[in-house]
Amino acid sequence: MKSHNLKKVGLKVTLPRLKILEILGKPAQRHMSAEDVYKALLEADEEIGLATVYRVLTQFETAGLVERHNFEGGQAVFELSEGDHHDHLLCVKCGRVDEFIDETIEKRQQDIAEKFGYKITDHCLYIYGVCSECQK
Amino acid sequence: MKSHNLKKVGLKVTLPRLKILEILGKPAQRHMSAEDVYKALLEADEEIGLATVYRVLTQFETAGLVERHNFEGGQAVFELSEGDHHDHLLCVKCGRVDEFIDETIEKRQQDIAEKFGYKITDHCLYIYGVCSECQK
DNA sequence: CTGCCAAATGCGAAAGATTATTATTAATAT
DNA sequence: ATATTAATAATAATCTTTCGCATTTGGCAG
Ligand SMILES: [Mn+2]
Ligand SMILES: [Mn+2]
Ligand SMILES: [Zn+2]
Ligand SMILES: [Zn+2]
Repeated sequence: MKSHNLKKVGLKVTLPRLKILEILGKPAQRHMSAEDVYKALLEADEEIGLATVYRVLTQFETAGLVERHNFEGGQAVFELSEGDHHDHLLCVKCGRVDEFIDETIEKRQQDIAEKFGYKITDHCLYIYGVCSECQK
Repeated sequence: MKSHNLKKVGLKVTLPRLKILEILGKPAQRHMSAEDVYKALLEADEEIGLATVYRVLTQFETAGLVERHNFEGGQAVFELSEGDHHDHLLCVKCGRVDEFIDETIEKRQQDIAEKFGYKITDHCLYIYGVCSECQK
């Protein structure tokens, strides 16, 4: 994710935005709350306000650079968009997140929306459960 | 939904709880936020505090009497459980909510969870879109 | 039926998450 | 380099949800 992506969507290339993109780009924790991002910035000795993090994340969402998820737990969670849509498996014990895509499900959703006369704008499928590690 | 349901789950039969069940039981608006329920109670001239509404809804959820949904929009939304699991179609324009169940999708979810080694506890599929009315 | 006691409620305060305000600063175009 | 305009920082405000505690109430023993 480089600065020209920001320009492309009409956002100025600023240090906070670049740093936030950098944080989100690390595969360590693909799914982060605004608070998570803020803390990661502090770790990296970047003095960026929490309000800026929220503002930037919302702008990124609007621009299609990140996706916002309303997982259980109060806080919204963000991840870098990489073109490919996918859904989520979430461990209720340890917070682990796995990603998957299933064409059969995608197709069925289209059929259902059509049957009800909806024009789909978006969808999300969250499967909550206990991951293999946490079952031991 | 009658009082013996409350007794069955070990909750005292109180006026606030009965009134809240009554509100949720009306098919008018099956999916309501705590605030919605609170306002409906005011309409019905019931002096029940908002904190009580939140408390009771959470207890009902724990007891399995209601389900909590994290739709888009900040507030959690509740609906009376009626045994049958179902998923949701949501109109992003007017807030309309439709319900559906699709066995193919349910089955695929099981398969996916199995493949990833998860033991499913719950899941939710929200399809957002524009309903037929709002497309006109 | 009466009174006891744990449980439930009401109210206000507090906490947690997110957004708004505004003066200051920084990025882009000229 | 300067002007223009958007972005940031800091703080306050808002919105949703939960907590603490004094008071009330439902369920039950006597
Ligand atoms: Mn993801
Ligand atoms: Mn429903
Ligand atoms: Zn786990
Ligand atoms: Zn609609």
